Amino acid sequence: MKTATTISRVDLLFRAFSDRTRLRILNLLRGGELCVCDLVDVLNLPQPKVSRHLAYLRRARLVLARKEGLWMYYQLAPASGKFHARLIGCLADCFEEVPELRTDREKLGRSECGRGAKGGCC
Amino acid sequence: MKTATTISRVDLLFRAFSDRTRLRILNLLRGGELCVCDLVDVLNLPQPKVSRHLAYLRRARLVLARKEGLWMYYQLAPASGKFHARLIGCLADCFEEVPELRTDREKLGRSECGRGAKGGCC
DNA sequence: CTGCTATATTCGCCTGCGCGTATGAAGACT
DNA sequence: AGTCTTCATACGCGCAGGCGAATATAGCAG
Repeated sequence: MKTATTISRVDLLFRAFSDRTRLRILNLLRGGELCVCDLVDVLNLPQPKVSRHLAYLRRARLVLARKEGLWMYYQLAPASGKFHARLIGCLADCFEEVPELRTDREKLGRSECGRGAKGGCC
Repeated sequence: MKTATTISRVDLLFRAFSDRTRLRILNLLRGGELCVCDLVDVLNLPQPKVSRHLAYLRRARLVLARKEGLWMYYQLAPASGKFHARLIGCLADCFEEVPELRTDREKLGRSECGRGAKGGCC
């Protein structure tokens, strides 16, 4: 396909950010590593949907995945450049305009997920 | 349509940025007001394509249009919030990763467009 | 082995949107 | 009136990607 060369990393990153679900996932991962079931629980979305968006974020190299037993842990990937870093910084500003992001964080805080507690995440 | 309420301004802005042509247009407008024929000339793209993307940017309230005689002048809209401002700031960083943006600016500088010279813009 | 849990992927379906082409609308000039 | 220039929009096509539903895969526990 000819368009492969015209689609740059910048466009790819912007596209990755331009979806509500992915924005919510990235926002939650700012707090640290989480497994898929944590995300499903906090976002209250069907698991295949969350996994699909995680795959998208993985392809865009915005998140890193780590497998541990039965669980997959996801975390934000280290910024690959100034632009990538700036985009992650935008998440804090989205906060003000997308109330969902704040409530997600609160909901995550109330559950005991993502604290590295090895005794089962969900 | 039910999705109208779920598509927020944030998603809309990200989507507006996630296209190479629109990125180039926004980048050029950082230098000041330009008319459509300036953009067509510098970007070296078909006029309907440029107009279509300008319409998209107008709908996203990222640019403002002003009519003067036969010409339409476009400029960046003042930031509607912290997030919008930050996103515009991202353009400077994209610069490093999308070489086209730099060459566009150089090409614009060489032509005498956008200087407010009223004696015909193109 | 059989199941169970956690996660990923596939399958249709449908919408959004990018493209080239053609056309439309508005204003300036003669 | 007619014509030219500038810009916007409509049409048809094709592809990317979002969705729910179902299925596949992988690892643990009996």
